[in-house]
Amino acid sequence: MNFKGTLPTLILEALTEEPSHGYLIAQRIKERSQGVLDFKEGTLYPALHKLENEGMVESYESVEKGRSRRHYRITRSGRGMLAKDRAEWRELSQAVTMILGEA
Amino acid sequence: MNFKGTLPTLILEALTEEPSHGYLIAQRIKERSQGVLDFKEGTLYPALHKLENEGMVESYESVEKGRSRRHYRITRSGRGMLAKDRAEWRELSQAVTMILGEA
DNA sequence: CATTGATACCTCGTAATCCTATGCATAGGA
DNA sequence: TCCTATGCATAGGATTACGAGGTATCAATG
Repeated sequence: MNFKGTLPTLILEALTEEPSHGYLIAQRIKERSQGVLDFKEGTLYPALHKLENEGMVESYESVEKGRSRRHYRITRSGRGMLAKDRAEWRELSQAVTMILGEA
Repeated sequence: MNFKGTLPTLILEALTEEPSHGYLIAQRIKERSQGVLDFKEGTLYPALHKLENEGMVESYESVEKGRSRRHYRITRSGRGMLAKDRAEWRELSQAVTMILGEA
């Protein structure tokens, strides 16, 4: 096991409430972590495409203010994956924190 | 920033009390995380060599029971790096946990 | 005595993840 | 008019980790 990237998990989490598009997802992650986490576009979009290929999110295009945006929605499988990832994160982070000391 | 591998940090942590050799370092990490973290040799040795190149650990050879072992000792720089890494881990893990929910 | 398992070290090829840089395009403000 | 923010996307490279393989010693088992 060991560490796995948290980006897919964070993306899925950002989509639980409502669908969103790539740019906004990245902003939400940054905001909600108070600027600590800041994934770049070159990282975000490939991750998003991969999640779509795997069936964890699905996308649809919409046009807002003359611009077309690709919105992503989490699927049932995606919610399942999120639950697993959450549990895994908890286990791994606790393990590392246990060793490094929490004080 | 975002996530960075925790292995170098865990190695340095394993060496704070006393010098050790590769195999034992891996075992300690596994034990102290109750089996959750389990880095393989193909991961551990390159990481150890890299830390030595960077001056974070230094090594010396010793012969025990007819077998030669390479022992690693953390350096002053290594302790500095450990302190920084610890702080970084705390910041990043708190950020992710904040988003994913700790419940 | 031979084989197996644990100890101990190491390298190579591959996969995954992320970054930087770059490209394209539109909208709004300086 | 130009710059910034928005919005999507790809290419190239670095880093990290894993699996598989190789070498060797020692103790226990058969």
